[in-house]
Amino acid sequence: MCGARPPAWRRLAGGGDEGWGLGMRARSARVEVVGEVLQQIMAITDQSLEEAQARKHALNCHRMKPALFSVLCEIKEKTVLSIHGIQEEGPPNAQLMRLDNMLLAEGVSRPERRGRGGSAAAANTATPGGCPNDNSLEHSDYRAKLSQIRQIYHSELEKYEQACHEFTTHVTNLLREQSRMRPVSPKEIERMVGVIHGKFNAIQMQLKQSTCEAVMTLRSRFLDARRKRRNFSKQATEVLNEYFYSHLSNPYPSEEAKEELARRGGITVSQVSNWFGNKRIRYKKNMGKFQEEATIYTTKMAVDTTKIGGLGSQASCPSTPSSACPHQGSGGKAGCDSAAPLSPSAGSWLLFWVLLEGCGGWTGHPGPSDAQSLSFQAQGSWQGATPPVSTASPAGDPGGINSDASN
DNA sequence: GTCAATGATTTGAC
DNA sequence: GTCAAATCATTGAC
Repeated sequence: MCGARPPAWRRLAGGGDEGWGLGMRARSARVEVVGEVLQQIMAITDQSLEEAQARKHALNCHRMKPALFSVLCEIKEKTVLSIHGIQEEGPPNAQLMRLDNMLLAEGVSRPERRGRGGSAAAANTATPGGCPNDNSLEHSDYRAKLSQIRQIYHSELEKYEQACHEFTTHVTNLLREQSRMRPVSPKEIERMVGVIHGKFNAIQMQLKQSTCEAVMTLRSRFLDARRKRRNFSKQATEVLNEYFYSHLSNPYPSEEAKEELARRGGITVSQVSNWFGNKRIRYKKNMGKFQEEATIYTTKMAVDTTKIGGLGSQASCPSTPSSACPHQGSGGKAGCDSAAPLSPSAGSWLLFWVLLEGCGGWTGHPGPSDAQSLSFQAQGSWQGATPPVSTASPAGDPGGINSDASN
């Protein structure tokens, strides 16, 4: 009536162009044939390989095969259309990208390098204080554990990739083989490979997630260890204090000075910076408390001075340590006493003024006495002043660690 | 256990 | 980037 071709399954079952009205006898004979073919297909899995191959060959040569194939094609077409939408791949996984970036940043994704690798460099920036040997132990421990994590990660990753490759090859071959029996387009194979890769990627993501967690745990443990404070050695404290009190007018060591102090104290430059930051703020907050310490160090330095020749050796700049020194500019960079890190003259003059107790302070102004004479400098010079000398040594200060010539 | 000292970290200004 | 200031966290003396 409508003239449309009946569906393939109906044609196969006897409902061809000649109509659905054939005799029951002919129809039932064809149904039997179809049933037989289907039975043979279903029975393939129960057979031995040789037997199955033979059966398969027989099926391929079967006269009904083209018709059956066309039925399968039609069903497949409908099925694929209905499931096509849900198998579309989403956008690149943001979480996976984050994990990749993190693993790269932590040096896990990269192949391991000998010597001071990325993790070592990272660890190197945070050196616990006071005990270099312990530091290196902690660092090597950290590096060893990170290396372990890296090895496990790469080994597992390799396994997954290999398994993925093997499985993909297997499924591709299988689908190609099946394409002789059922409609399997290259695009379908491609999509199936994509699905397999997607599944393995999910597994890989789990692996990456676990690795990230392991690194984070290790890192936090390392950072916790770093936060454990150790007091500096006596030598380090002395070196720092000597510099501080001999440069009290301008306690901002240059980079070179910091490096030298770090070297002499057996600590890091960062620790020197921390120490000076703490010292400045604490000194300023409680100058009275530090007066005794200041006296001790200035006395010590004065003694050292006399040992190496006394005040006379410093006569090249007979000035007060601070602005009274004619050589000292406002930045305190050019002038006398530029060569010695812990200048004898600085110590001497500091002692001199401490002993004088408030004879006007280092700036020459009438000022407070005692501890306040020291604090004056802090209030007058440190605050609001240019953080003076930490960046570059002046041309007049080529040799020493001290770029602060104000002392 | 308490507490002062002190090294390290964080925050915000420059 | 450095710095001051506040704060955290640990050490060590008591």
